[in-house]
Amino acid sequence: MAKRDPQARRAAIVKAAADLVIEVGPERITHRLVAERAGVPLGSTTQYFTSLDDLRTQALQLLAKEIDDDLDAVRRSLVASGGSPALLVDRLHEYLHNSRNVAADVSLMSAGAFDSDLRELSLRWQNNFVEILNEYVGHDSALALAMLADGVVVHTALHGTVVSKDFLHTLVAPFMAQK
Amino acid sequence: MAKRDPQARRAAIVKAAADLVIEVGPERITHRLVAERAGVPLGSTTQYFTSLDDLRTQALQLLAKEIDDDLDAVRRSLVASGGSPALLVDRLHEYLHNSRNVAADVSLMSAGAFDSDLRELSLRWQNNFVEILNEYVGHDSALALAMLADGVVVHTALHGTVVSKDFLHTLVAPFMAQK
Amino acid sequence: MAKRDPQARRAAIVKAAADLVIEVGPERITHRLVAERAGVPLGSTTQYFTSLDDLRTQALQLLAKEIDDDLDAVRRSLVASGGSPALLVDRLHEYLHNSRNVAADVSLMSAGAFDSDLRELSLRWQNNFVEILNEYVGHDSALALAMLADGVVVHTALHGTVVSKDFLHTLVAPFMAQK
Amino acid sequence: MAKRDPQARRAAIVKAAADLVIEVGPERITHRLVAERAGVPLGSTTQYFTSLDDLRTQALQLLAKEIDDDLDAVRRSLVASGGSPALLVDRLHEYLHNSRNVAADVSLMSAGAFDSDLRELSLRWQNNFVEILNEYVGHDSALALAMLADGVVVHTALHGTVVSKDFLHTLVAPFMAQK
DNA sequence: TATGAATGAGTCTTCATTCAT
DNA sequence: GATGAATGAAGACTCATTCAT
Repeated sequence: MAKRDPQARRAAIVKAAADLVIEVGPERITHRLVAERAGVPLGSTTQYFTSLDDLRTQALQLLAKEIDDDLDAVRRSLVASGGSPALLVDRLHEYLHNSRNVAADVSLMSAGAFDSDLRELSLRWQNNFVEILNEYVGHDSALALAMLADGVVVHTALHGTVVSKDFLHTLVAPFMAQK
Repeated sequence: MAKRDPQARRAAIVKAAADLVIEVGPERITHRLVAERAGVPLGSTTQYFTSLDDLRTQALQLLAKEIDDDLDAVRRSLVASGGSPALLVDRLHEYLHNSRNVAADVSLMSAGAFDSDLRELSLRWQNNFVEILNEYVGHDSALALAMLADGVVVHTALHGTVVSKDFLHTLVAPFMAQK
Repeated sequence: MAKRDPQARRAAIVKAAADLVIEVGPERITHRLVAERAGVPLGSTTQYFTSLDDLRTQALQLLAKEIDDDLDAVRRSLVASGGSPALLVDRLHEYLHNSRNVAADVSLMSAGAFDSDLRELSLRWQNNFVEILNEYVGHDSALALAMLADGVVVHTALHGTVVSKDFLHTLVAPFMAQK
Repeated sequence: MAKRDPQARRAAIVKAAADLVIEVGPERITHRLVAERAGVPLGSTTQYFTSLDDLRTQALQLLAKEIDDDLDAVRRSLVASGGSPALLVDRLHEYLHNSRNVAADVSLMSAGAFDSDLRELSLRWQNNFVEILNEYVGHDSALALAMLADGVVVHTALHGTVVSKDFLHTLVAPFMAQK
């Protein structure tokens, strides 16, 4: 791990913490676990973060950011297609196949559910999703789609399998009638 | 607490653990916390359970059972009404207003998401829900409604507010076209 | 160390902590040091005390109590003699020869000097001393004698030797003119 | 802080350390605390001192020197007045009102009490005081006055208030009968 | 020379778990 | 069977100290 490069080291630690959050859940990370995963000495994990809570929060922020980026792809896709349901289904399907996304979503959900300080963070992707969809469908439909997405993500996380595109279409179609 | 009634004492401990799971999350309970809440000596919390994990699992099982019972009311309601969407919306609305239900659902989700041993438990209510609905709508619609319910529950947990009945109707209607 | 006798064990820990306070100073005790000295496992030193600060405070309280007891002997001595300076000198001399007393006094002083929560504790013996003397001399003289005593104690602690009885008499005499 | 003046930087660090010793006690200073207070980078606090102990010792030496300087004023005052008790009382009163002096004295006392390496340092002001007074009163009286001064200082530190000049006079007078 | 990144020893503290009573 | 004392493993966190840059 890049010595004498605080920027990189710090990022590596946050990355390792995020990976672990996804694997074992936000509540189960420890400094030792993160240090080992990041390949840095224990002391480094306390050097850059005021507390484990702080480190956890930053890990969750990284995950939220990754989701944001993925969502941006959805946005661009929708813009390019003029809001086609098929395109949304494609993107959603793709999104669900990335298990990191799914686990990240669930991590943010459960973190936000029991820690009000993290609530805003865990609502970010929903809000963004609603905002994006609002360009093409009414607000209620946008919200409905966001909730649907949440439900599908949870389902995916718990079942470990992704539903079919056809099924996704069934899900999404009723709320994608043009504005 | 019921000094000479092991059965009752055991139940009181599981109840206390379940309450705490809902409040602080499944990962944050401790023997001491549970003992204090249940009003029993520390030793009692280890007497009846092989480990803290065991106690947590039983607490989650209690929560799952409570949800089952609530779901049974939904079932009866649907049976009585012959599968009316309005009735489902009413029940759902009621369900969401019970914050214990919402927190219990989320607890089960996050527990199941990171512990495969608990996955079955956290899928139980969905499966039951699907089964119930399957009497009135096709399987896909039933699954869609279950996912929708999950999404609404998560939304409720994170926002701390319940959506309107009207909105719930918008959500549910497309999938409640008679079989 | 008496197993299964919390009272005794707790007392043994406080005693060990007090001994160490005297040896290394109030700021340098650690749980490990105390555990080793008391001959108990590390966990026992945290079992009975909410924090190291708590343990330190209780150790200082023990020392203060010991001094109180010694002071009581002085009181009885003065009462018996009707407030004779010679008797006071004798007792003071004796007191100073007990290096535990001296070190305890200094520990209380330095603890109180930098921690306002402990100030009252470190003033206790002075207040008691003044109260005792006030039976025989005016308040100003009593206070003067108390300050003198403090000064002699500090001197003894730093020099490691006790001044002569004659010198003590020189010190004390001017303030022992009968009330 | 004086980037290109090692001499000044070193002095600034010792000064900051001395200030902190007075505030939190000799045992509670850290490199980080001192660096922040002095406005210098962490590395500077280890650059000029072989260890934290070394830095602490130098801080205490600075405090001792400050007291020496104050004592010199007392000396000059006594010389000018030919050893008048009133003058000594005035100076003592002044000295006690300077809370830095009081805290410095107490710091030196408690440092010396538990670290024999520092004992000489903490005895310096007493020895000087005795030497000064010895010009005007016998050795025993000088020593008595020094002890009295110590006692008053401790009293001041713990009570946070300074006794009246009148009381100081009562204290000092018996030992200021001309040689 | 000056700096602050890096490290790991050591601290306090919590707590699951065991087990004597 | 019931209790809470006992223990030690493990965790978060601090910081003196070293040393690359």
